[in-house]
Amino acid sequence: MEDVAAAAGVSRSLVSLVFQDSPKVSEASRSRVLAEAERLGYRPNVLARQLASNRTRTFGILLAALHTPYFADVLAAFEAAAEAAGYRALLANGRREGERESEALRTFIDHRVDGVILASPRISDSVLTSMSKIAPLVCVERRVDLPRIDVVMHDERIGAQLVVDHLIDLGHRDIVHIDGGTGAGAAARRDWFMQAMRDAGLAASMRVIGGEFTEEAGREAAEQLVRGALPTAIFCANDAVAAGVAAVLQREGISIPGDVSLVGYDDTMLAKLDLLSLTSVRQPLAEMAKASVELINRRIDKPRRGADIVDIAPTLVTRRSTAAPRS
Amino acid sequence: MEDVAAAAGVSRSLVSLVFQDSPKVSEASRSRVLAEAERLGYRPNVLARQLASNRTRTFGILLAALHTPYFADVLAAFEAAAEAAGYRALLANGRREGERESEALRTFIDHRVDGVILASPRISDSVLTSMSKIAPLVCVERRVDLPRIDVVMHDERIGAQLVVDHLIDLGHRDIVHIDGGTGAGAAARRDWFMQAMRDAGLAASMRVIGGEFTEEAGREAAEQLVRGALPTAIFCANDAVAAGVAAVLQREGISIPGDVSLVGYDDTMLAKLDLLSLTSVRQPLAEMAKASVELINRRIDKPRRGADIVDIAPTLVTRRSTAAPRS
DNA sequence: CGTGTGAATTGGAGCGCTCCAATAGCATGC
DNA sequence: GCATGCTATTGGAGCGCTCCAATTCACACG
Repeated sequence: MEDVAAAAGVSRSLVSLVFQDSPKVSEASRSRVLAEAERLGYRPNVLARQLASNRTRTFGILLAALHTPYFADVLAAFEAAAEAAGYRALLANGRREGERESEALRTFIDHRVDGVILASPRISDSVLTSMSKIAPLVCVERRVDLPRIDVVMHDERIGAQLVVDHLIDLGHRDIVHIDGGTGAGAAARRDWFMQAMRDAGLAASMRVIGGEFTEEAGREAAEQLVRGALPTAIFCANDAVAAGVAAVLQREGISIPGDVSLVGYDDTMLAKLDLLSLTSVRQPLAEMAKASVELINRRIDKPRRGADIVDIAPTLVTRRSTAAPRS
Repeated sequence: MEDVAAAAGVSRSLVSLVFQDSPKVSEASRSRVLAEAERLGYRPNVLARQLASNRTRTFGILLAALHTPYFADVLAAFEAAAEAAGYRALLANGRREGERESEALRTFIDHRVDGVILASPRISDSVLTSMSKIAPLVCVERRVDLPRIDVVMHDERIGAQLVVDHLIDLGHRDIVHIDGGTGAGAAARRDWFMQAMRDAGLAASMRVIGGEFTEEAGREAAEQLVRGALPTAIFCANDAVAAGVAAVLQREGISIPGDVSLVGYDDTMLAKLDLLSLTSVRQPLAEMAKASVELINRRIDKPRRGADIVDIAPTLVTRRSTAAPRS
């Protein structure tokens, strides 16, 4: 920086201003500095800049897991949104353990990130509260109710309603839900499913099977269904569960959607597979990511504002796995 | 830091040493400092530390894409290896464009990362060369031949050989390969397939169909095969291609593996799906990641050493998609 | 009791930038 | 001609640490 300043015949401060895109630099100085910097191969040291300015323009993105299609989509969406807003992403993988997540959160804060995005975190409220005093935190897909922590959710009620409406429109009455057990959002998904069924006057024929957010769980539930009374439609807690169900049905010679309609959730890569072509509820991840970044920006400006909670409406993507019930 | 030093009755330097885990701090001072730090809630500022020490303990991980199952696995493996070696991961998504990748590489260097891991990069050799003078670079799954750039590959020859041997053992002779077109590693995969077939005396019956690393390409190739002479086994450039093939075969009522055996590549989540249960070549990503980190560490110690190229042997994971040919 | 030794500790310069208050330069208006 | 109000520039302190050389300390030795 010193060298560039000398070469351009200006002060170090001016060079700094040029690289900050400051409007109060004259056109002449700007181009001269830029030219010399280019010539000397100078690039500002981001670290020094961050230290001096106390701003890193970096987000921490904490994922509950990394290896599932859903979180891959989440990561892609949030990384893109951060970048669009001029931020870098520091990544951490919680590996489904609250303990690891807390540690990752600490590390983010040690790195002085400007904000942290927590995707379906399991961290305890007390850790969240104490961290929220240090850096803006946004929880995605977990409805925490804490003073200064903003929340971005997709609307589970709408999701369940879309599924039930779609299936009823097709003529289904006998619908089973395989739930996500203790997974994030599973309870709400199940409850809203039941509510929607009741509202449709189908309380009698609705069934729920306990599961988990895994293919394995889908297989187990399907085996149970195959041995008992097969419904005409199955609404799965997520796409992985649906994939498990599909595998068992295929093995049993039960056609989708000929014999049973199948619905997933999250609209991941799995649902898009031609092999499955799964009707699925799509979380608007891009919008959720954008909203999260905005919330962080807002909280950087005004750290003491009340917690916001943003609900974004999902949509239903219909594919070949749903059709009219067997006669 | 000042405060901790004062509270513990020592100098700032000593506090620094304690937080560097220096062995030359007496047990007494260490515990006193640690206790005071804890009490005051002090944690070292990573940024300042990085600036002063000129070491960030951070890797940049540049992925050619983010949304495919393969790269999700790659990311998970490399992030884990970096962490195991005490590094943080800075992530960038190349989105399949060389231009974006160069930019991301620049950004990594601006952040003074200790090394960069490039997964299947498309960056030009000239950019690679100039960057390699600034930070250690490791190319994964791209065989560059440049002075100071280490390379980690899985051995394509072994991969193709495993597949061909497996299929021949099962009794197949009429084997088609759907290739990955211009994708990373596609040419080698195809060539070694042809070589293995020739070595097995099957030069006459071997066929190759041009494709791409996508489900779509798999579908197109399968449609072509279905309309013409169906082989007894299909070796796909990767799992996504195999998924496309499987979809078409299923639609046509062609059984896997009853009528046609199917083999994928990369052993991604897709291959593990019960619905597909795809025999697939597994790249030993964990080992590749470990090797990459070691190479970077070695190059940090000795920047001017010659380029290493590490080949790691893949394995074949057999699942239900392969069996003896139809009679 | 002075001295040598190794371990523990310290002071201070420096990492490469930002940011503030101060200054310079220059047209404007009366 | 001089105060006024700009905009464009500058010097220097400071961000929170590390690292080196220098110093202190404790203890054993002849």
